[in-house]
Amino acid sequence: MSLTGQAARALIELRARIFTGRLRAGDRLAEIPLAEALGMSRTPIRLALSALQAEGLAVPAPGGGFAVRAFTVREVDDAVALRGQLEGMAARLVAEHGVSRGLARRLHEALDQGDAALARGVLDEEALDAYSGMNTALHAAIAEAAGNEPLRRAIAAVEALPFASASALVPSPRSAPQRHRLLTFAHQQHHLLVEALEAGQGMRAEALAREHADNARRNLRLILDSGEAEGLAALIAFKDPVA
Amino acid sequence: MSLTGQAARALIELRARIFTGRLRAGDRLAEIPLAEALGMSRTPIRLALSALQAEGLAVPAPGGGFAVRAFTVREVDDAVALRGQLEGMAARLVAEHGVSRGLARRLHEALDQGDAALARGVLDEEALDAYSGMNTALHAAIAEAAGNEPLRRAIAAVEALPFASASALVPSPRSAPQRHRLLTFAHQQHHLLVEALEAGQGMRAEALAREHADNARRNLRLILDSGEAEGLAALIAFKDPVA
DNA sequence: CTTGGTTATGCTGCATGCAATGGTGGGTCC
DNA sequence: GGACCCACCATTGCATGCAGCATAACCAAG
Repeated sequence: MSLTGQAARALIELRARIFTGRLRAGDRLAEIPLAEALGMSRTPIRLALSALQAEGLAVPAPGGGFAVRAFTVREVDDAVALRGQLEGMAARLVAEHGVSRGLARRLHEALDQGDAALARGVLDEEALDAYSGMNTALHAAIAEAAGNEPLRRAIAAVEALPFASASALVPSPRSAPQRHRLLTFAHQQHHLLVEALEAGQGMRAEALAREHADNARRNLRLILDSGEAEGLAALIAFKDPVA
Repeated sequence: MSLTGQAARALIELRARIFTGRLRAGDRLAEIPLAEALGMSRTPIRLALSALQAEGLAVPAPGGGFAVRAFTVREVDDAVALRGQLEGMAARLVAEHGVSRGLARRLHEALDQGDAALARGVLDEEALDAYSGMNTALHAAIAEAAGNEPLRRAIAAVEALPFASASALVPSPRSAPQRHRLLTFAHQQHHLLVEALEAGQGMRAEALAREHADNARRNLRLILDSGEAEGLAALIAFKDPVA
């Protein structure tokens, strides 16, 4: 990314349309309609499409041009497992390097916010947003504190994939009580992870981070198996993959 | 990548010029000179530059355009550590899933080729090429056999970075005997890794893959400290990083 | 001699024109 | 009636023109 001007607008808009399902998996990304729809020329569209391919959201179509990539359930699952391995490395590095004073404050603020969001027993829209923001902040803090820039980039890349993000599965679970249970468990893992980080237990921190991601994988399977696929249908190829 | 026609040529040519040092770290990637040099218009150049940025070889320059990215020693070291973590995951998955008959043959072929290349005691140009090819094949076989496509992509991405590739450090060490020693040790690690894979020892395989990458990191430090930086000077910012 | 303003120049980023290629629909032949 | 072939059309990919802008050089004033 990091494009400027019109091309950046195009990229953001295209991402949004793919994530919201307005552009569905397999849809051809024709330049002229997109250019008209976004009120710009074909040139920035082409740049945005190329960037979209680099992000993995588009694939080259036969005969030129691009199409919205279809993700298989398997690929999403694999991407989350990969995220676990990457975040595990980040956690290990943080534990090995030691938790700075500033980082400790960020981590505990996040934990407190999570506790507060979950304290009421049910998650209204507001509490859910709070938890989601806390979750993003916590994971980002660890990824940054690892002090490994290629690692940070790799985590960002996998986070850009649909449903592979750390907070992607938050809003989905079917019933409010179940959702509360799942998030409560996940947040207990957050507590343990921070504990391991501060104790300098690198191996344990890495294992916990992986387990945390595996937990997300289980939740993903739960959602898919329960047929609650709403927005996912736009992106996931349940039959045969395009890419 | 995966661009077609002129843009693909441009991308390949630009990568080559960066890796060979013809384009040095920090050099501005001006469109017009590049278009003239490559005998094409500015349009495919721009696409190639954008792709180059996605690969991490170029960074946006202040005031528009791009420049060749300057890597710090730290970043290269971090990238190799990241590769170790990723290849560790791949090795663990292969061990957990079991080694197929075809994979076992590929692995042992590679091991035999490596043994043969190292058998003569000194590495002439030919033996070095043979070892390098074997090394690439072995690592690629494991990455593919892991059966995790996002992981494979992540490994490919880090391999695209200069000096982070598994076989990047092969040709560099100063003296032929030392080079032979380093490669012999690395290849012993290959043997142990394959042994762990076939025994289904996932944890051991992962640890060995990481150690193998850490070995590459030590070799890298060795080369840098011994001042034998030839081609590296073009890419590594020894003073202050641009990116 | 230094410093501030101004101008000129090169570059980027976007729009549009044009050729080539692939796909589609219709027409014709078997 | 079906299948094959041809022509037309849409779309991509590349080239080029143009405006905006940042940088840099130059001149003038203090």
